[in-house]
Amino acid sequence: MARTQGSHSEITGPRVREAALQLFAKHGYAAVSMRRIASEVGVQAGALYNYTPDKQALLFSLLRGHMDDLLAARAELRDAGGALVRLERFVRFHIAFHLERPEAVFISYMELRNLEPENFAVIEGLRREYEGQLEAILRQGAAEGVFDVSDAKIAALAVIAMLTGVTTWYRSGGRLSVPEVQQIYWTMVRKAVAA
Amino acid sequence: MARTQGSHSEITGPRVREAALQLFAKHGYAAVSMRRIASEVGVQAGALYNYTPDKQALLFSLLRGHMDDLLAARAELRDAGGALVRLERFVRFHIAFHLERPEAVFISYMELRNLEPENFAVIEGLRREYEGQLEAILRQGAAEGVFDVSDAKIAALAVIAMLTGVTTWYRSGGRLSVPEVQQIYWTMVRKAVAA
DNA sequence: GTCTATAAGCGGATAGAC
DNA sequence: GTCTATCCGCTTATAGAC
Repeated sequence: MARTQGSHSEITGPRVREAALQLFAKHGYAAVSMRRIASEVGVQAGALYNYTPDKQALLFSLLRGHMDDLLAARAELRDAGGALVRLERFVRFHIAFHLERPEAVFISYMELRNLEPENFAVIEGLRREYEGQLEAILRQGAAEGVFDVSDAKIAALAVIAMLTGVTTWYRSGGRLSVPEVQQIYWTMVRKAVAA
Repeated sequence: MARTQGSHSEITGPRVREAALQLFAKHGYAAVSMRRIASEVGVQAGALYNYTPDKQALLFSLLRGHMDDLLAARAELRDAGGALVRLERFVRFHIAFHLERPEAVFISYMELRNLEPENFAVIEGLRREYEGQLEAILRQGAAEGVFDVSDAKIAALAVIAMLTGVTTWYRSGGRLSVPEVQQIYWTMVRKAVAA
């Protein structure tokens, strides 16, 4: 059967999300218009509203998806053993995961303030859940006597800030490979929390 | 002599900058209108243009001022001696300086993408200058044999990311004082780069 | 130095045709 | 599912009165 006139693609939804991700990362949520996203996708602005009720829901969906992906990927990781190996796994995972999706990482941090309060609370909760996992590893290590951290919560935030910072300078095809970056950061983290 | 009707204040200029700083930090440059800044100051939007040629110049001026303050404050610091004491001074300075002006720190990082290319290049240059100072300290320490960093540039970026991260969680009047925070971070940094 | 008024255009979102 | 057309409020910036 013939399609209705404008039905050009079954995958417009994902393309809308991808275009929004790239544009929000590059210019910021508030600076990107729905018309611009539509233009990137190759449709008119009105068509976007088949895929999102409004602009805010589009932003929230991107951030929510990113945090869900992060926690799901982390949950798939083997996470048994002593604190030292658990920490090493966490560090290498965090770097690899974040370097694979720099745009999502960027907006998940930069656009938090553009979320409406209820949406913000959801993302914040997921973020704290992730931070809590690292904090638990550090506490285990302190109990085992292999780590020496005066404040596990602060140490967890400090380590995450350091690791996430790679996304600000890393360029694929640059001087360092991902495994090299992982090694450099793992060495620094290991020493920083060592007993 | 009587003033002309609307001349209510000699300090409107600084108040415009302060209002813009607070609002840009809270909502983002693109999300804040000139009308909103004017409303915060208590004038009409048109009056703002006595103090800035346009909105972009206002943003650039705030970022430029912050980076100039940072480099000037750092230049006033005694900076002689061995790499270990120089690094300790850098770490304590960085934390204290950044915790004193969280809004300026925030926008200096978040609003870079909203700078026009020439303005961006200026701020980026100042930022690199600051990073270069830490890198030089790390190189000195490596030469002295007191530090072991495989890549001084990466290590400098990692340390700065970790230190600047304090602004995302620190709240004045909270559980930890600034000196306590400085001590915790200095301990981690010292160990992370130690030979 | 500040005001009011206005220009000229872009913003998110919707209605209804196809 | 997409289009065109449109509502209407808000945007930056300027002009000219006081």
